[in-house]
Amino acid sequence: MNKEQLNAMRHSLAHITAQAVQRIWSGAKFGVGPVIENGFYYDIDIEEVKISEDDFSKIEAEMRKIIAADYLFERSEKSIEESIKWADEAKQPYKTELLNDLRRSGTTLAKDLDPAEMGTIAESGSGVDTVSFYTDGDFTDLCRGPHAESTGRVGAFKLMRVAGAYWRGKETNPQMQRLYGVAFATQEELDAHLNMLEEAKKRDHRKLGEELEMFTFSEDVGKGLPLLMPRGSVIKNLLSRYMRQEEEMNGYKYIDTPVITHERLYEKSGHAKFYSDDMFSMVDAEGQKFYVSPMNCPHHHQVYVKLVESYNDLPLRLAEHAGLYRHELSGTLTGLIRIRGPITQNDAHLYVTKDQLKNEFKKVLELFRHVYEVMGVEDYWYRLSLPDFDKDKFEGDKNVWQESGDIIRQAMDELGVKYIEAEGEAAFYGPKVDVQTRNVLGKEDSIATSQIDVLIPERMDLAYVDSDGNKQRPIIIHRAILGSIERFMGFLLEKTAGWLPFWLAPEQVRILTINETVNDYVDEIVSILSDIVLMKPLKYNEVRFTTDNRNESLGKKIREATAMKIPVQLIIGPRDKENREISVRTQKGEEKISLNSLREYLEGV
RNA sequence: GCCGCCUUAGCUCAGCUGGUAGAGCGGUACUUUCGUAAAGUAUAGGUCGCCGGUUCAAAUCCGGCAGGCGGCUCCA
Repeated sequence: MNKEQLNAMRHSLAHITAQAVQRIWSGAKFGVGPVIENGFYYDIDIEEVKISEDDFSKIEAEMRKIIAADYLFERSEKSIEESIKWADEAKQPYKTELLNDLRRSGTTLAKDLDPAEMGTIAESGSGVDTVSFYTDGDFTDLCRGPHAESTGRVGAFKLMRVAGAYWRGKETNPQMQRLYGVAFATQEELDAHLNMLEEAKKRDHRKLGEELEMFTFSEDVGKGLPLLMPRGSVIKNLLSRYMRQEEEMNGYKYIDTPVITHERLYEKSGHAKFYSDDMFSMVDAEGQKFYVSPMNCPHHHQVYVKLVESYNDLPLRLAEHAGLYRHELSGTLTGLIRIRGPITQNDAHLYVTKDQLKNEFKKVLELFRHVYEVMGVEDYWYRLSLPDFDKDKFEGDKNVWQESGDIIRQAMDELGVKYIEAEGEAAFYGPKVDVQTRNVLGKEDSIATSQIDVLIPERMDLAYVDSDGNKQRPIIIHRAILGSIERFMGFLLEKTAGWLPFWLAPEQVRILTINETVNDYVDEIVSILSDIVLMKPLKYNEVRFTTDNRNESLGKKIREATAMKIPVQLIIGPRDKENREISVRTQKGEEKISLNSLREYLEGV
């Protein structure tokens, strides 16, 4: 079965879902029912009725009846006038709305419609004259098609969940009930998909984070405000130290700036205007208003002003690991992936001349590549976001936007990196490059970003004197490689299923004793481990280890150490002591090493 | 923020149509000194998320709040 056939099948199932719902609740009003990754949904509005997951068996049973009846999907056409009449008579106001948009503009895509016109009545228009309908048995729906031949040919499906969704994605519109289903050509493929979802649940970073004692939440502290426990704090610290090490080797200077900031600064930077809903704020006892910093770009610009006089001072690369706070909508918070704070951006701003831009941007991309290689991030690509010059509102000089977009493109081409372009996704101050990857569920996710800022230097009056003695504006490259360190931790946990690389494991080594007779030998091992300093990839890193000499069986000690995903377990019994050996247990298996080779062994893990 | 679902011991969960709380794991004590994923016995843990209502009686029914989960980008 090819992609088109699969989509037709999934779309047919969307119709069948609506048909079943209509048989059960005759007053149901329908929105749209498109194909999505792995399945379909249908937006439904039933007055007085809230569909719950308990209703799924009933709906699915009705769907099976429709499938068993094997109705043909029959296409027909109507003029737009007739169609609107049909929708009115059928009491399908959402369809009427769609038809009006089709008549006026020839599309129903929200992004292509003028928001002021969308959904309004159109007496005439330059859109379409006729539209198509599909009928299967007792159900007819406005639809572009195509469909499966008949309702009997729709493969294997399962209704998954029902969720609220605003009509056409707008918060001011009524909220509909969106019924989600997954569908595949065969039962085997469906089962494989459901199985994959089960497996993904096991590596959910929220679950792993609690199990591995890395972080937790407290309702008294507040939602979206994680508490890193000792093990989580170790990881955060290591990631932060590692990035600082790499960046300092690449000429970055670290600075530290305050968590709260007077509103003046954010007014100058434009954040107060564009970003105020996302900022926490407070008023002090003297009536002055402060924001809790959601980003430290403006602060860095303040430092720039103090450090830069002439082109000889450029490029200037300022970096910081500050704890930032952002007021994300409460419903969007998830684990460490989306938090309110502290968000430790692995942030840096590079102030460059126009001549330096391309080369500096290439160095940024090379640093990305190096860091991801060390972190074991493999499947990623870049997404170049430019404004849609025809439609988007963007501030500043169009030529500068275009020019800097071209320079980014050249830099990526010259390095041969993989990227796609996306119009209309740019930040308000310049074009940007996002690093995209897939999460365990196969969904696309942004892990980091690099933006060019063509607007702020003007607005914040950042300047330098060039070799001819003229005042010039610098260009700013704003970049984060790990994104936020908290978020990256979550990403790594899911990617590795909790088995972090050795250098990042909060507890790298655990000594498990068999009985008390080996205590003196264990002391010897402990003193050796205490002296070992590992050098890769983070320099001067002491070995993090503990000893489990409790009065428990070896089996239990192994079980617990493995549950905590301790990468290296050293098992010490009388025989090891006698031979001056160590039994090493890792995910790969068991082996014996001599006491003398312990340091060498750990350097190689 | 909005919609739906969920919240019982440290953890995982049971508790039917209201009669006032249970298991396994974990914890603790004692016994056991043990070679690659759970030793044995005993024992202590809970204002059933919080606040209010209905009732002779609420973990259970109703309302509000808080927290968690899924979604709100995919467009006839």
